[in-house]
This record gives sequence, C-alpha cells and structure tokens, in this order.
Amino acid sequence: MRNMPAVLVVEDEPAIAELIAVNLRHNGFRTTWAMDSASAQREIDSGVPDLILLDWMLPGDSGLVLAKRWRAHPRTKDVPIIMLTARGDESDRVAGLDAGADDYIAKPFSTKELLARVRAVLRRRAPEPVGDAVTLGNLLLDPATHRVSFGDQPLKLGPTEFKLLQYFMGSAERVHSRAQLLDKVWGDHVYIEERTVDVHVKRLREALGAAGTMVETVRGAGYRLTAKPEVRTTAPEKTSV
Amino acid sequence: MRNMPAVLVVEDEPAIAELIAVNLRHNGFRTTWAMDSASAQREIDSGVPDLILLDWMLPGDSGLVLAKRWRAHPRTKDVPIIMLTARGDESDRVAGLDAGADDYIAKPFSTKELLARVRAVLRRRAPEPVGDAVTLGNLLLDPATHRVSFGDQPLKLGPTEFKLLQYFMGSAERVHSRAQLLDKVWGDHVYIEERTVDVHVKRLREALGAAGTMVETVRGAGYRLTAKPEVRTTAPEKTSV
DNA sequence: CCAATTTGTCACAGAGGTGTCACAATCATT
DNA sequence: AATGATTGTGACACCTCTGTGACAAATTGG
Repeated sequence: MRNMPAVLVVEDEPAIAELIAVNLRHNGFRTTWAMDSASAQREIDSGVPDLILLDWMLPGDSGLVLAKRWRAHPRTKDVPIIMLTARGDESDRVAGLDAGADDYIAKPFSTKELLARVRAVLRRRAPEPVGDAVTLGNLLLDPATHRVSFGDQPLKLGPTEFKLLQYFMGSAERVHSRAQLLDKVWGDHVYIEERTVDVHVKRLREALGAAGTMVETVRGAGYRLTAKPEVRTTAPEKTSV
Repeated sequence: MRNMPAVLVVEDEPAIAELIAVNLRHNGFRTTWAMDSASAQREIDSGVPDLILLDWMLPGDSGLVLAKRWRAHPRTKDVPIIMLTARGDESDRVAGLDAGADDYIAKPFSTKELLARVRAVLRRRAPEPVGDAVTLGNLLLDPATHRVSFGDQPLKLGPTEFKLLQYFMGSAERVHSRAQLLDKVWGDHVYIEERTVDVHVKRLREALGAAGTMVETVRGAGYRLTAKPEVRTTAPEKTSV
C-alpha cells in the first residue's frame, strides 16, 4: 500500500480506457492513458511505468510492434506488459506472448479479472525481500518469522508495533522525530496526528514488557531505542518479571 | 526456478520451433532445436536434456521410432517426452503414449498449455522435493507416498491442502504472505483471489485436526507453520472431529 | 451421463487493530 | 512554587482483517 504503482493504459477506445483507468485508480494505482502508439511512446519517454496495459488493436502501430519495440529497448525491457486481445483469438495471444507480453486478457473482461492479473504480474516481478534477524541487547526481531523475543521470552505485538520496532532496531540509539516515524513506519503520504505516534510508542512499551524501558523519550525531539536504558532514579519498585 | 531445465525441441517446421523456443526461453528454460531425427540424435548424444518436445510428423524417422529408440536406450530412457500431434488424431496419441511418451499436446496449442504441460511433466518426473519425508514436531509428510500423519494418526487432505502443507513444511516457522503462497503453491500463472488462501488454510486446519493449531495466522502478514503453537487462552472445547 | 470431490468466491460476523481525544503526569523555565 | 509546554494513558468509535458456512462451477472417476 505504501507506493502506488503506475500503470500506462494504451487503448484507443475512450470508453474502455476510462473504465480501466477508473477501476485501477480506485484500487491504488496511478494511471496514465495513451490513445495511440505515438502518445504511448511519449508517455513512456516521459517516465517509465510499472506496468503497461496494451490493446492489441490500435490505429497506427499495432500492439505487437509496440511490445517488441519496448522489449528491445533497455529502458523498458523489464516493464511487464499485459495485452488486451479480442476473445478467442488464439494466434494473437500466441504472437503477443511471443513478443514478450507477460499475460493477456481477452475482451470483454471483468474488472476483477483485470485487477487480479495486474496484481499477479506485479507481484511476480517484485520478489519480497526479507531481511535477516536483528538483535539489540537481549531483544531479537526476525522479519522472516515475524517474531520478536526478549531473552527467551517471546513477545506478541501488533502489526504497527512490529513495524515501529523494526524501524527502531534498524537504527538503534538514534533519535527519531515523530514526523520521521510517521514517514518511515506509516508511509509517506499519510495524514495522521503526530500524537498518534505517542500512543503506539506506549503500546510498544507495553508489548515489550520488561524491555519496554529500551524505548526512551527524548523530550522535544522524539523517541529512541537504546540497548542501555537510562536507569530510573527514584523508582525501585517492580523489577522482577 | 532453481535451475534452468534443458529442453530439446524436435520439430521440422522452423516457425513453430522458433515459437516454442522463444516461449520456453522466456520462461526459464534452456532450449536446443533439432529439425530432423538425425540432428535430434546428435543433440541427444552430445548431452541428455531434461525434457524432449517431439513432433510426430517428421521427415526421416517418425516421432514414434525416435521415442521408442530413446526409451530403449538406458541413457535416455528416463527423459520425459511430450509429443506434438495433429489435432484429434486419436490413433497417434495412443501409439505415442504406448511408445512411452509422457504427455501430448495437440496442435495448434496455446503457449499457456505448452508451458503448463512442460512444467507438469517436469514436476512429475523430477523428484525435486526429494522423496524424503519431512517432519515438524509430530507432523509427518511423505511426498513419495503422498501421505500425512500426526503422531500415529494418518490424516486425509485434498490435493491443494497437501501442496500447501508441503510448502509450509519446506520452510517452517516462516511467515508467508498470501501472495507468496499463491505463487508457490498454486503456480506462476494463476489468477486467484488472495482471500481464497484463507479458505484453504481453514480447510488445511480442519484436515490437520489436533495439529491444526500449528498453522498460525500472522495478522497483517500472512500465515506460518510452527512447531510450537502459541497457546490458545482457555478454550478446551470440541476437540474430537 | 451421473455422482462425488475439489475449488474458487462471496457474504456475513466476530476479533482485533487504529487513530483521536480528554485528562493526568512530567518537565523546563521563570 | 507557578506556569506553559510536552508526554503518558485510558477510553472509545470506527474500520480492517480473518474465520466460516454456503454454493456453483470445474474436475474426477465410474
């Protein structure tokens, strides 16, 4: 959800193009539209999209020509292409896949199918990177298993708290402002109260239990995760767990 | 995707051979091409491929003869053969399967079908996920006999549930997103709703009975198979099935 | 061709997570 | 000590995510 993939729709029929664009946009994609091969090429030149939806029946160069051209060009050769073909035109589909298209959708198609295929192609292109386990003091966080433990004590934290801790551990000892945390943990373009960070920090501390003290408040600056928590002066109370 | 399987295409029609070769190459296969039985034999002599795509209508020896010869030779007898036949030629298909072909594809064929069958045959032939039984805790899965048991209790699960569990056991303790599961368990070119994974996870849990708790939900991330399930609160209810 | 299985989707409900707010607790300064 | 600013907390309405039963289409096996 963090970034919105850009999809270029090359389709000469405005009604269909509009239908596709609206649906994609409504589902977290940025869309641009080109109604012929010339403007399609212009769009490509001004910025390489994450995915191309290419109608097979175009005025001017056919989809086949465009696909082959893009596949040949180093700047665009890795951009996945899904072609839109007339129903049941087997030879077109074969030629299309031959030209390097990643998949095809036969018209008429359902929006569900469109979305499913778009997502599938993008998913396949971007393998999920999973980092190694990180540790700080007795605290251990493993992205692969999505687990956190303190010493030998497994901890249970919610999604946001997990991401928050993961970010903290990525650069421990360092102070992060609320604004930074919102950017890195919540995402770039999110409109959330800065104070909300405080709440999640509280929840993280609770979830960390005895390790909760590792999350320190830096008054006026933000928060910090540290291996050696500052000892609480006059509070020799519940120390055992 | 681990290693690139080598496919030998025996086909006298250059256009078709080229089409096949390009498509296979584009999908992670190494391909060599022989346009007649003589050069096919030469290719075989210089290196045994992982799979042979054999056109039935060949100049010189017919596909039938080649298939029988390779099946008889110890060096090539285990190489899977997929034959390409004219549509609806029943007698050819029978003769081909009789001669030891593993599968056939009727021309004209779609690239999807070609890839699907190639992958299927390789999957069937290759004891890739070793014949060794995998175990996790009291759970045991034997790919060879296609059986699963928990303790001494044999379990019965459907095909998809079996594959799902097999994949889970391949990398236990690790979280898999729904997208990953769709790719790995269902296959590359399948377009299915992510929520469908949930349903199959449910079915898997049911089929696993008491071991169902080993399949954990990781909220916001996916699912995980674990040896030490998180202890569910206090709900000793219906345990028998 | 029919019966039995298997599969993918959907709708609905419940569980759990999220963002805000109001108010209490602390801290830094005067 | 008084005061204004900053941070910690508990409560809560809202919303997302997941579990589940039902169902029709697809597949399998007679």
